Amino acid sequence: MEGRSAEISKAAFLRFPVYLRYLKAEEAAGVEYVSSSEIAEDMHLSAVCVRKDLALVASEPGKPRLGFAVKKLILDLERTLGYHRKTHACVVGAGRLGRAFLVYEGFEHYGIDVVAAFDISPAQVGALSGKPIYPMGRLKEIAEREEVRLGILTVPGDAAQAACDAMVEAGITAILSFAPAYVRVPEGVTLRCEDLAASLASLISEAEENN
Amino acid sequence: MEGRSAEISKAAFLRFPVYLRYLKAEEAAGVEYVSSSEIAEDMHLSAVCVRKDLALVASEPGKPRLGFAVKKLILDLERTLGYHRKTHACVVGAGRLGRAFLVYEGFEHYGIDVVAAFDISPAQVGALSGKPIYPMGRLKEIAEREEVRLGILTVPGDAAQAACDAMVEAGITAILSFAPAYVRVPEGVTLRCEDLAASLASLISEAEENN
DNA sequence: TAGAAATCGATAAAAAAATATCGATTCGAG
DNA sequence: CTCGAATCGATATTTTTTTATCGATTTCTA
Repeated sequence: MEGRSAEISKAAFLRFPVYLRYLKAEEAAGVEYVSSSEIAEDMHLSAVCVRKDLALVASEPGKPRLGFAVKKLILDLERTLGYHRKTHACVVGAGRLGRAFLVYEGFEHYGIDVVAAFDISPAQVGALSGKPIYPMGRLKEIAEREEVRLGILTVPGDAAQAACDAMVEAGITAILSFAPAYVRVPEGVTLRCEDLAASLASLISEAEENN
Repeated sequence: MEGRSAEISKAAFLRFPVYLRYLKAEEAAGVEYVSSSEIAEDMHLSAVCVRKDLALVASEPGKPRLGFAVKKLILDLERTLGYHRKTHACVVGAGRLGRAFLVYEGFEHYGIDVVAAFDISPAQVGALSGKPIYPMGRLKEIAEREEVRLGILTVPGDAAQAACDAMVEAGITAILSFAPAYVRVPEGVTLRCEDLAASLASLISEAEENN
């Protein structure tokens, strides 16, 4: 809670990355100013909602008749979202999904540096695109040395809790889990579970309502 | 909107998969009954919220002093979430992430069958664990033949819009995009964007507040 | 067998979020 | 240079979602 304005709603915070992506597309298209009503129409939101959201992040007010300066707004959003801050991350579980995360280059713009992966199977140990894959036994040692605070959990469901415990033990305080299992973490550790299959299934439900 | 009770809040719907996962863990542990207060404590929710959520899906009321029957509740949740319905899906973009989706076996329990992947590069064409990878040119033909209605978009950002257009053209009506780009879809097509990097970044922000 | 403890479910209140309304401002056309 | 059109931002209202309260019910224990 060291934030700036300290009153950004949770729902709005979730919309910020979407605005950011939209604005970058506009910037790439050479647009200099964009109005809240344009954004609202493109993103299927209400214009009032957009204005309210942007008021939370914009460092300077929008100009009547013109709207907001795209470049400036992008910087403001990135600042609000904390993309300037550098964080070291690691992947636990070097299966297909884990390896995809390990070599994905898109994290840099978000201040995230995936420094290594870990796997329980010796067969996976080695490196990929210059990123090392270590045995699980070295997790604590390397996570502490590299000051890794973020962990991406991509192990099978039955290995999830044990892997999670090892991450906590290694000093990791934020975990994004893709493991299809319910895991527990102690107080002080932030856990978010992404259930890709459930996400797909809910998307289908949503699509069925839209027809 | 052919739903049963027609008044399930959006926020509650998002919690359902989490309940389901929790309940399956309890079931695996041999628990027969679970109370809303137990669930609430484990999941860091309020007991009232849990009761209200469960009232939306449970086919029979909870028993005082005992709680809800775990097995029954699991079935109710799966029914509400539509996991019985079978849907064919395809992956567009057979990079590392796309191939991970193609061979992932966890979709079956959710009624999703990933039948094929497509890629613009001939080098990727072939098969993986018995799942075929076709050139993009065959998307429409195969999607129509296999009645594919769900598409998983895992191409680089600059290829996203074109790939998305091809999917729409092929009759796909629900798209889950992992491409780091803003894409537009016509009316009638449901699009959900998962920004993994942004998700990670927001997790970091959340973790920083928790300390 | 009877009482106590703990849960459920319904109604009510509070909080949060989205939406509507409206005057003030300012750019651009005539 | 002036007028008009369109946007912003602030206040107010509605809607949605979460939390609180309380009597009724039922299992477990003594």
